[in-house]
Amino acid sequence: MATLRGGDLSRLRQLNSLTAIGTLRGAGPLTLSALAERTGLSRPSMKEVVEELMRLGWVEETPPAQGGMGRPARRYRFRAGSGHLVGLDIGGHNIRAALADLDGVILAETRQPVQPDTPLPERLAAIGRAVASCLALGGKTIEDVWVVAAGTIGVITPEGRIFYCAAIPAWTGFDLAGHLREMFPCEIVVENDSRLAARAEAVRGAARGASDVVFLHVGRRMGAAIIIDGKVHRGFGAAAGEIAMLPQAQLFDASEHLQNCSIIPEGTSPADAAGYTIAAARAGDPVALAAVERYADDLAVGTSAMVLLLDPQVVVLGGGFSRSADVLLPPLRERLKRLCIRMPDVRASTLGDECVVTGAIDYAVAHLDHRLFTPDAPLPTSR
Amino acid sequence: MATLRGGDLSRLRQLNSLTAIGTLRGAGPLTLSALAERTGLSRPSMKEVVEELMRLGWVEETPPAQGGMGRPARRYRFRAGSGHLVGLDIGGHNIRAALADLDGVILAETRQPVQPDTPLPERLAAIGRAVASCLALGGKTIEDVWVVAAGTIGVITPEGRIFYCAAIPAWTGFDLAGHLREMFPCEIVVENDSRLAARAEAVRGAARGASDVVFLHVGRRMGAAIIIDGKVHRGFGAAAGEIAMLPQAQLFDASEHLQNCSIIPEGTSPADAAGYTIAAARAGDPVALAAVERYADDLAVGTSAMVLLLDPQVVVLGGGFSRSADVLLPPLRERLKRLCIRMPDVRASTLGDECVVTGAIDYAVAHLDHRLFTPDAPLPTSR
DNA sequence: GACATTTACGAAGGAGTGCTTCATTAGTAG
DNA sequence: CTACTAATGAAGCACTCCTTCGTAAATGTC
Repeated sequence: MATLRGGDLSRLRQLNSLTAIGTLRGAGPLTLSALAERTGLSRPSMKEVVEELMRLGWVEETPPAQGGMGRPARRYRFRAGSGHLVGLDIGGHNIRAALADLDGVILAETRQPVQPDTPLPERLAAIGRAVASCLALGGKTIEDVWVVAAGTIGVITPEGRIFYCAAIPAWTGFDLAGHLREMFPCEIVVENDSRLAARAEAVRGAARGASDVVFLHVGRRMGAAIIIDGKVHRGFGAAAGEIAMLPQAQLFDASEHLQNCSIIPEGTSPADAAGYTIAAARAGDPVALAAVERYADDLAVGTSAMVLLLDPQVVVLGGGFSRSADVLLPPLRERLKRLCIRMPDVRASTLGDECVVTGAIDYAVAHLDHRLFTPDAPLPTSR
Repeated sequence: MATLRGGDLSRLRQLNSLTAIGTLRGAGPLTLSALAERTGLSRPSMKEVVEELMRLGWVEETPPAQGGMGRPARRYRFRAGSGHLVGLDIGGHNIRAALADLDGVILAETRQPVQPDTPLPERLAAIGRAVASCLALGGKTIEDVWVVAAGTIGVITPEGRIFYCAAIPAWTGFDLAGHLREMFPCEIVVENDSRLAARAEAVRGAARGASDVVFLHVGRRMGAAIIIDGKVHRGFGAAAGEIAMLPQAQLFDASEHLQNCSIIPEGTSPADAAGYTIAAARAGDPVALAAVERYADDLAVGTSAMVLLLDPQVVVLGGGFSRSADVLLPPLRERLKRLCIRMPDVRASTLGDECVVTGAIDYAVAHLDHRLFTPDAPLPTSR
């Protein structure tokens, strides 16, 4: 009831315009009649709405469908190409960039390797190179881009400053949004990477369609993100999801079981250690299997805390270790079944390494939608 | 975007009617001009809206305000008396009932003592007596009541069946909503008591105005409820808030520190034991103080798990022990400060024993609002 | 007590939006 | 070539909201 506002006639038209856009986005090219039927409006009204949207550049006509009875109907679709979005995943070891249209369809993707201790100026330069090469790959320029959405590790303030980051030393206190704004002449939004990954899973991954989701980032670094009522939860101070910081949740050090297993040969790089243990467990090695069991023990504590508190529909396991879901999921499920009142679906991520950058694109889409669907922001002219 | 729907002109009128109702409810009697200004509509339009609402019985006229300049303006207000709501708190030891008008203003309140092991038929009879006496006290009959909202202990399914309840033996598996429907000829809604208490705190208690709240029920029995984005979170299977079921959260047995303290005289009833320890701690007894410290240690673990995961604006301490907030809050705050990334406000409940029954009334109001503000349910004629 | 001032009320006219209806048009099927 | 089908385009109607202006009912001033 808080924000319920009265309205003008123009408000009604705006609502109907947005409904039309939303319907077209969701269902590809549609005829006027189909559009009218789906939105509940009459054909003549819908015609006027669509004409206005065409004038504004939000909708375009496509060739009519072949082979029906009667006069072929004109078809319209959302003009996804009227603007573009860039997603960024700024990680410790890689910077990924993706270019997408307004539908969130990814057109190009690039990667720039970096190191956690790469100095800040070099890191920013790498971000610039990643975006530039991505734009070149997609045949676009930065002027075509409406929103850049960046995801990175750490606690990020609502304004896009990095409040705290353990994984990238130079990152803590850095005004990422501010610097990105200087680099790119468009809207900038910044978000925690786990939350972006969760969003991607909810939009197009393992949790598609679920409205209450717990996303667990499992890897050398642990993280969590939650989706409540279809919305990614940020928290009052944008610090939600940091349950791994609590020792009793047994998440922070859980990966040690896999990374310091006694069967790992000396000289194995830390990045490969957990993979070695899991491969051995998959092959039936009893020591490795025991390590996996202990890992699952720890994981189940923090996870069931979240499940008991939130009662989500789905728990999605993402992050580096989710590639080993075949080994990790069964023992985790078994423990959760014991600990939880209502057992949620437990699924592995289906998006892999591009999870965060995909989520960044989805965040940019959502950001745009939010602006579109906010009463005060009328349809901006595009084209 | 999911439920955005196009609309008719009548939809616009409906929207404006609801806006008017909402504004009137929030702000007491208003003149037409004031109402028009607040809703953004023009005076003549608002006049027509108000006239329609008067015809339907949702709004009534009040005597004009005295002592202004110019012609005195008619004043209108929400007709809170056009219907009534009953709230129920069905606990182990007490059944409380409250009668309220549609604004949620409580008109009468009664209590019926029971025992946890009271047989089911007697318990239901006690519920009937509590409601009847409450209605009599308020001078109303059950025909005046639109909604009965009941809160009780346990995990409650969306349909109002009690899925599981440890505190009241006969309760598990009982179809509470179904039986209440047979008893009362009006709408019935059933909800978990902690969630109702949280709602009351958010609507009119310690967390008024906050949209992200963790409510911790502290007492001999522990419970939690969360409010996200202004809405009480139920969870996919209505089992949210049960974090106390996890041993590692250290909530389930935390009260033992207070109830089994060595200084408690033999023969003290279990209901008074914790109070004795706290009173001793308040007086400076070192053994009692140590018990309080250990209690705070345990409480802080589960609480910080919730705070780290959700990053709420406010944590409200409710339940029986919240009367002792002067002793409990300082050590709890101190520990949370160490454990949490962003320290939330930690406050004690301001509603006391009537917390749940008040929340039940607020739930009934919200239920009504929801139906009112749902496009498919047009304004029902009242009066 | 007459008058100005202030504020609210009520009616009239206009603009915008959506709906229904019907003749027209552009295809396919026989 | 004709019949049928489905979309199109234009006309007329209904509803909601807006602006404007004259009227009504109080208070304050001379």
